[in-house]
Amino acid sequence: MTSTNMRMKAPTTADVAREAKVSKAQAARALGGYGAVSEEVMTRVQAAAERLGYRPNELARSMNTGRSNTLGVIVGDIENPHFGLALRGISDVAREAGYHVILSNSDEQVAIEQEAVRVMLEKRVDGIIVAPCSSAASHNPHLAQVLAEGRALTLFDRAVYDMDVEVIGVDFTRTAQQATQELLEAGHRRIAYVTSMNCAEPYRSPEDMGLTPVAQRIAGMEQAFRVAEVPFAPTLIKPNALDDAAVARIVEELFADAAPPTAVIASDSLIAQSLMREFHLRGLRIPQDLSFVMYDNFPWTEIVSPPLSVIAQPVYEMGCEAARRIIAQIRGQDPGPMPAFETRYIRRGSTGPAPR
Amino acid sequence: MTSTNMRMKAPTTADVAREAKVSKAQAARALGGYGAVSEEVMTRVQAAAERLGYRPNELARSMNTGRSNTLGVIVGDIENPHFGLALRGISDVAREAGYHVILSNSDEQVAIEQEAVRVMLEKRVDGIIVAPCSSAASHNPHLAQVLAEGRALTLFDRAVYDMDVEVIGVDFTRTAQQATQELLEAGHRRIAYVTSMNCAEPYRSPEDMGLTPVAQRIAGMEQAFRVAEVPFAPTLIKPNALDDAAVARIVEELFADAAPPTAVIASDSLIAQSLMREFHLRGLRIPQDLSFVMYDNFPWTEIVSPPLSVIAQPVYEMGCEAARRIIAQIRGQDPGPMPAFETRYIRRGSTGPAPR
DNA sequence: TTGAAAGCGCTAACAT
DNA sequence: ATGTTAGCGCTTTCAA
Repeated sequence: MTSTNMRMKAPTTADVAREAKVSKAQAARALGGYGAVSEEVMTRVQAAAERLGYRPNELARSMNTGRSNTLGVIVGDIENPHFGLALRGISDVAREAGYHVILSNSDEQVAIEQEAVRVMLEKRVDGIIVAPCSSAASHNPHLAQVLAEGRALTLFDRAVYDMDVEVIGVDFTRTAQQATQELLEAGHRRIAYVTSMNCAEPYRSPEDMGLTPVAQRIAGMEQAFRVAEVPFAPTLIKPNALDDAAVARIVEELFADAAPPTAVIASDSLIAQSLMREFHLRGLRIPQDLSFVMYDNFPWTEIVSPPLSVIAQPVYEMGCEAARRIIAQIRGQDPGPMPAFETRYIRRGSTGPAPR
Repeated sequence: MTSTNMRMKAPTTADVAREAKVSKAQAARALGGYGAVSEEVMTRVQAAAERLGYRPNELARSMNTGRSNTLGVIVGDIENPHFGLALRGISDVAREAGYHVILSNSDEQVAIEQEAVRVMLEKRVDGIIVAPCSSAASHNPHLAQVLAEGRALTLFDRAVYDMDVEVIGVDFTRTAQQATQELLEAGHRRIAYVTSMNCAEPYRSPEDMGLTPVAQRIAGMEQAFRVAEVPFAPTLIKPNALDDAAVARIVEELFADAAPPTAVIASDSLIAQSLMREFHLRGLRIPQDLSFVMYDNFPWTEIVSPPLSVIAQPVYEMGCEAARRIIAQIRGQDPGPMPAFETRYIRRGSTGPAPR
């Protein structure tokens, strides 16, 4: 900043070239780190660049290389620590590899997701990582478009019906079954599952849920019921828990029933918090009156009282892997085999025997 | 996608122009929505674009307009819900205004922050919102650089010494004083404050903390002590609580003392969780043995037991305002007066009378 | 209203 | 190793 010229425009390779008394091309080579440059010229150019306060224009660079070194990430809700953690993994790996991250929030709305994809494509991102909206029904031409335009695509958490792309996710079936089995063994017969997934109500069968983790979770539950030879009640599967009001309505429905649930499973931490507030309002004690399980093992679940039984998944590592794989894909390298992400059920104080 | 050509390259304005039988310039005008275009030509061009699956190249566009319609956001830790919420506010407003968000995580390290700024400047972002690293000492040439290159800059949460830029933040002094006063009135005499801020130990005076919220919080505490005419112990101010290990060390120090604290205030939710785990390990009951207050009012603080007394700040709204103001700044509009963000102390179950 | 042509700042191909 | 000359896909003069 010592000797910045009064000129308003930022110095370009041409300016540096003039200052260093070399050709524009040679200056560009030195600055861009490509081609052959003599040591002599290299130092002269660097000194000139320093003097002028030159800063490369990534836009111009991207324009003729075709690569922007940018990843687009579209998540349902940045506010949700689940995505916060995933994002952290993605951005750590991306930064390490020299990629930048453009972020978009879909609010779980397909229209916004589509718009975000469009914008990212126009910005010429090299690849997009998306946690697609959890609407089971719709097809996804906007995602197909990403591939059609030769950009890399990786799905996070959720697969979609109509395409064959890599998905970073875990298989919840086994762990969901295990958790349910433990609840069944503790005498629970009516176990509810509350999810934010958009879905026509009432829920009927896992197919309503598409290829989502939610479907796996329910499938695991059903399996446990089948094994235990206990009839499974689909009416206790409650989708559309999009906000506090929706959760309130769901709890209302659940406990208006002649045979209310004795155990409730929350699909994510936001829903869990909302549910617990409702339970508290109704004076339901955990685990005496109601057993409670939530997905995702966040630190606060250990310090609440009773500490929450949770189903843990390695969200940060999954974020890292998502970034690692899409970057490999972009570079045309082999991403290697997909690691098996482990989920596990951690029994803590929020689950207990069913009330008599 | 019905009639995509086999050509590998994406269609450009030139292709559309040829297809629509107009000049390149005219096609570009129609597509870009600028200049004068007859209705006749407009429809022909749009039809042609549709047929070809044309998609504007934002990079090229940015290159000659100089505006990229992009905001850079640098936060200390995306994983921290505080920033998650702020980010949500920023991205909601940005999207609404047609801006994209590039995200970077500084990990609270100045070197990474500087690198992030450099990269964003090279990407020609229109403005940068940064929650500067909480190192009180250092000057910030990299931030000054942002202004020097004519880009907008807004600080979030923290101000910096050596420059005059807008800061989105709250004044904690009053609320910190109020909370402290209540603790003093409840008989507490030794009140500790634990923060992740980088700072030479031991802490001596608020000046060590620079223009940060941390300084305000401590100043508020000191004020309350002064008013109550109780001597204030600087040794109970504990900076550098960067991770679980650091928190463990701090708790160790705090309770190795002959006169341990009877109340502890956590600077953020991550530290709070870490602290509570340590307290639990030591068998310290809250609030019987120890009163506890944390900054930020997150939903889970209501459902832990006892529910936590917190100091609330409108993080989401602050994120929105940060985006709103920097966009106004970019557009050369008047951002209007800075709203007064309110903080308040919410007394819940984690605070009580000091143990005898 | 339209078109031709000149850039934006860089990389890439081709000389030398 | 260096210089010359084209572009990349768009916006922007400047004429017509």
